[in-house]
Amino acid sequence: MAAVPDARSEDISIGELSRLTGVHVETIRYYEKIEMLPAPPRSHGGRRIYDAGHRRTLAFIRHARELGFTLDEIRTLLGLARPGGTSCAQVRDIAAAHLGSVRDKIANLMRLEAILSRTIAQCADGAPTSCAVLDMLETPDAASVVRRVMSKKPSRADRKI
Amino acid sequence: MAAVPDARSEDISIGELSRLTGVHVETIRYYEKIEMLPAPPRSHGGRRIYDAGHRRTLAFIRHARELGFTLDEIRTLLGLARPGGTSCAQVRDIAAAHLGSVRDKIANLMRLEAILSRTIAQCADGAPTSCAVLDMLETPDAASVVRRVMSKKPSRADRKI
DNA sequence: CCTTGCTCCTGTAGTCGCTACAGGATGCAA
DNA sequence: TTGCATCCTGTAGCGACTACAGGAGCAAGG
Repeated sequence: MAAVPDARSEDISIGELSRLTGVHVETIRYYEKIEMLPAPPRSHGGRRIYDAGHRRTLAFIRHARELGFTLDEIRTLLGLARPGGTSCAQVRDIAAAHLGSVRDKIANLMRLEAILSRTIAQCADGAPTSCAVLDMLETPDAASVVRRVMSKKPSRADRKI
Repeated sequence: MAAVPDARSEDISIGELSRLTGVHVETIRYYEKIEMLPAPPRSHGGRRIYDAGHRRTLAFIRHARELGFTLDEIRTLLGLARPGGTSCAQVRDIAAAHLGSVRDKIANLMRLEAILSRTIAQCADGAPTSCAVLDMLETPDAASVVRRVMSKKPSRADRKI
């Protein structure tokens, strides 16, 4: 018996788990409170003792968070990831819905990017009487701003910013 | 007395102001509480009475929010927009910093988009033994996922999604 | 044995920008 | 007068954490 079954070589403290996964200690405790991560057994002194299973789950959560999935989506994904967790199709649906929202966000941000960069470029062109940024914010209707700004020919300064 | 000086034709209730600017009533009151919008005078019965100045300020705030500026940035912009509010350069700096963060977000989201769309496409290709999405989430290191996924040749399914 | 210093514990409150009530008062028309 | 829309204040909730306060556990050095 080189290894007694109960002597688990992979016992991890919360600090080690944090270092191993890159998830803050407070966040790990938060995940336990909202039941994202199962509550681990405790040591004699009341400290949490994690194992390789917890580590895998937390790494999964972290990767999904990095990809922008919500904690609710991840909860569902974790259920589907368990052996016997039904179909790949459901997982794909969640991922596809998320991909859709990522694409929406990109589209919105690119509209903002266009408005901001063109307006700032006008500033750089240096109309001395008024500030192009403030002018844009003061115009009565944002949709008209988009139209007006988008129809303007790009100036030299556009490429610099 | 067709028009007594004090009978201001532009007095607006909070509901009208909401309709005119597209900002929810609760949000207007919230802006007052956090001192984004000056507290207006009140009617005999305690109701808020706004004027064209409030309307302009609130429209400014709304446009800036639509462009993704934080309320703190907008507070600063409002200070700079007031007559004698120093220089256009400061306004441009705030806008440029914001533009930078918008571009960072776009870059991040486009990385996510690439990972998600390629992984989902692998799923659609139909490896029957395991789910490509779950596999990706379970791999130990997200950075390696990015590398692995990005170096994969796009399959036919990539173009469909 | 005692101190030092690190890690850990619980619990609460703060972040951002709202949103959603509860429980009441006001104001106007039929 | 009744009914209804609108308004008021105040508080709590959202998502996903983050930042304390105030204490306890634990190993090493003196």
